[in-house]
Amino acid sequence: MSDLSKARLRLWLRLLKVSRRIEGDLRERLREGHRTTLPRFDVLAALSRAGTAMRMSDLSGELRVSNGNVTGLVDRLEAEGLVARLAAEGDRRATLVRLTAEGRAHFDTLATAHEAWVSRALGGLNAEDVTEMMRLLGRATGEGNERGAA
Amino acid sequence: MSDLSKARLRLWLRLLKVSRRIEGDLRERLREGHRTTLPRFDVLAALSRAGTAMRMSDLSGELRVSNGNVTGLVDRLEAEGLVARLAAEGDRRATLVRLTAEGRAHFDTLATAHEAWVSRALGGLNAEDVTEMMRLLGRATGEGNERGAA
DNA sequence: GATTTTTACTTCAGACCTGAAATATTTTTA
DNA sequence: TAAAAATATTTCAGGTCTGAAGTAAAAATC
Repeated sequence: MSDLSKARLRLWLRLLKVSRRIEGDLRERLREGHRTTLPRFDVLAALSRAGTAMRMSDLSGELRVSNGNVTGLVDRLEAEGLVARLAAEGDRRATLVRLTAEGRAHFDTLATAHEAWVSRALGGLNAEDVTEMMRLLGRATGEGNERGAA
Repeated sequence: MSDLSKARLRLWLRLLKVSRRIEGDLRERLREGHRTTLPRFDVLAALSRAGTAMRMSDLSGELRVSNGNVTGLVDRLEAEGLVARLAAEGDRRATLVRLTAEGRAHFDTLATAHEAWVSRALGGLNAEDVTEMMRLLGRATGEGNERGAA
């Protein structure tokens, strides 16, 4: 294996360590301060970003989790009254999910705190660092790595 | 919220998306090609890196997962014959975990493939990019972000 | 040295997550 | 249009993960 390959592996391990640390921090704050969980928050955030009702499969794609998982998450959020399922016009296979008024209010509270937590977790990066890292992350998995076999 | 705060939040979302994509890719390859899972691989990798037997709590800290989780993972790996538990000299509370010969051979096979997969997933980054990103990640969560309240 | 506190691990309930199989519906194809 | 293929979702088994509670042993304190 090349030196570059080994360097990329070390980078991956560091990336994983950083993201696990931040995820753990967010999870703890959501639990302690708001009696909720990160996956639930992620669903609400996706719905809020979309600004409209989403299909189950759109949620699944956006959050990069399986369909079965979304079913369970939406079940729980629905039981909590934060989201509602509704029929999709013209396609009886699909189900739409939207925020309830309560869900929207709940999310707005969380979102403010969440942004502050994340900003603090990445507090070592100034505006220039952030720009540079966005560029590198975009490049990391962009085009040009499709050739070759598994 | 400041622009910097919002930029950091966008960075976090992109970071998460990239790492989830790579994790999903690795998980699928481990399952399809080697009938195993990423958490199991992670445990073997930690033991291999350490080069010696590790305590359960060391594994837990290294992998950033809970103690209870490590108990279950080691249970399963032990049942597969890939790791073994042994008593810790001089401390009857602790349990050491080590790779078996079979576990080491299994891991060596996986590790080669794993390095290639990761390198390919980060194929858009050259040596200079990797160095720069390592630096930024180190800075992101390093010192200097401990002040202020929750 | 006895009591208290801390440490190491396991167990447990409950949530999360995956991939495969099942169900229902829509679209495509013959 | 009937059959086949594709799509959207749910259900399921099994693994992963957390935090809290429980057990046992070691260390600190009195």
